[in-house]
Amino acid sequence: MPDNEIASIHRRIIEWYEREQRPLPWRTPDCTAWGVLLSEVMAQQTPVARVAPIWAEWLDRWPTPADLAAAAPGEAVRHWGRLGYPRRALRLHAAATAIANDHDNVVPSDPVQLQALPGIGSYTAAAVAAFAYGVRTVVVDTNVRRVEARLFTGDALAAPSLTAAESRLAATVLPDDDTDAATWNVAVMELGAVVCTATNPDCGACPVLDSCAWQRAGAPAYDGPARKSQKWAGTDRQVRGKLLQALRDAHGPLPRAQLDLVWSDAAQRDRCLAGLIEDGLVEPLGDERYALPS
DNA sequence: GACACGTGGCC
DNA sequence: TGGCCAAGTGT
Repeated sequence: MPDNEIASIHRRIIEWYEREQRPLPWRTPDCTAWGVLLSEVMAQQTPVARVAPIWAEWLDRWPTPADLAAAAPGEAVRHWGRLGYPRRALRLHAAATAIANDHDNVVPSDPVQLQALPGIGSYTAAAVAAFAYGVRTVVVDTNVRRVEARLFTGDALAAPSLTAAESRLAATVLPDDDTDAATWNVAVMELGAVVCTATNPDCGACPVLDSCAWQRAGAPAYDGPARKSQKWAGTDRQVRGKLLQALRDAHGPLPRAQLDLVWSDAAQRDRCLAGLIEDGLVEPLGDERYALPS
């Protein structure tokens, strides 16, 4: 693709973003890097609409990493509520502790330092550096992968997991200018989130429709490897969720007999409780009672 | 690279 | 109705 067309795509997507972006609370100028970090971890595999209220509550309760670090990890798990994947709450607590102890309570701006923190992988490290500090870095999430697969490659959807080719492509199309790169990163994600969606994309609202390789190819259906669907009913994940929900809802330790009520299959229940303890999400008190970690 | 890991909304 | 999907990470 010629340089001038790339430049045109940059301009149209950035202008679209300036015009159409959703007013998410962590995008306001006064949002701290800690607020950005919280929002990114909470939004991992979780729709932003469900994140917003929990994010506000957390930031109000724990305005800086040191505030969260001073709380019991179980409090983080409790206030995680029903966001899902509660290990994220535990890792956020551990990350806050590391930031408070090793980084003078300041969220790092270096993606390498960020990625060394618990629960922060390659995507989140790049996102925090880019969104909180304006660092020119390649941010690649599921939205970016889908938008770029369609726009530049002509595929209906990205591969099931991030490929080296996708990372290279994302790096290649990142604007050179720091300010443009910063806006581009958030703008492509936003385009994927609200227009170039996985199912039923709103192509009529797309600012780069006439540059879209997928559109030019006649919008063919996805023909890559099948994505395997996640089972839920009856799985350990459901049981773990029920056990943890019981402990969140009880505002103190729970006797074993109480936990036994949440699932009838004793063997599966025991295995899941042991797993939660192993993961540090539940603490056995040694007297047949269990609690969120202190 | 495959797999485990929560939860709820949507069509 | 139920499969699909949502700002992924760690093992």
